[in-house]
Amino acid sequence: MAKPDELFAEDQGVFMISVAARLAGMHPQTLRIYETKGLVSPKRTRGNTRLYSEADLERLRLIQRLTTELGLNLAGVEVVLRLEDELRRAHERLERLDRQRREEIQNVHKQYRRDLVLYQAPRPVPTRQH
Amino acid sequence: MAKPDELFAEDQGVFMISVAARLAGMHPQTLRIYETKGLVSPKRTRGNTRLYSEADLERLRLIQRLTTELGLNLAGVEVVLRLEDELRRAHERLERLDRQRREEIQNVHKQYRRDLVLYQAPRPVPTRQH
DNA sequence: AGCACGTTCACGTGGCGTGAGGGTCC
DNA sequence: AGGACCCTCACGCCACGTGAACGTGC
Repeated sequence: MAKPDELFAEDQGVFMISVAARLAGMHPQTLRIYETKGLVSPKRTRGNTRLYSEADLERLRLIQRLTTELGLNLAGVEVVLRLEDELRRAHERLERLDRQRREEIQNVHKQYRRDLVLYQAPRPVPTRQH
Repeated sequence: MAKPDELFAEDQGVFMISVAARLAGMHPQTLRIYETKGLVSPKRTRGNTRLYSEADLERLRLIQRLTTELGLNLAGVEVVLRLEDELRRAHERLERLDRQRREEIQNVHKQYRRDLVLYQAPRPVPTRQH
């Protein structure tokens, strides 16, 4: 079966280069090249062995799609990764701004409703318990 | 100086391939390749001569930057152009949403102020001039 | 008639993946 | 002691830019 250290590594959700390469469908040497170009940055053990996390693997699979399916070179991959990150953050900002918009409108409504009650019903205002 | 048809073309803001190539710092043949790959789509004269608009030139200069400065291949250029377009539209949506947000809050304020005036001052409401 | 246009083909270079060789760590 | 890791070097392939050849339109 699999070797003890491989099993151990996979149990941790962390993979050494041979396993990561197999899971990403790549040559181990290719992964080393990607690291020198700054496309992935796996951790290292004390013995200097690369350890690929799940996030690293996800990134590898994305790169795999860009290079083999779409035919990008590494320079293109770098730019695309950056742009996709920007785009993701832009969408997050959209989400946040929309939520903020709704909340602010609600708050304005609440504020005025409180004021309206004061004018409409000039009886003793219920003070909050002290 | 320049040949009559070149001058004519430039006056129109439209350039034949040799002029466009010079302005973009590229080989004319390169521009033809880009067209077959769908990266630029210049108009044609009845005689089938390519005519590059200012927008085409701007696009060419962007491609020039991506390929020579950043080292992308054409597949990468295609993806990057698409992503930059998406990003631009996302920013436009952000602008629009933010403006809408301010407007809506203003409208709520206006609405309540009108109501408050009715409660506060039960004299004839000053109607706006008709 | 000539010049710049059109298309197609061929060559050269460079990027990238793959493998081999040799050293090191469990 | 063996196996997988580390790194560096070398080969091969393919994409792309550039030029040449040849035909066509103004």
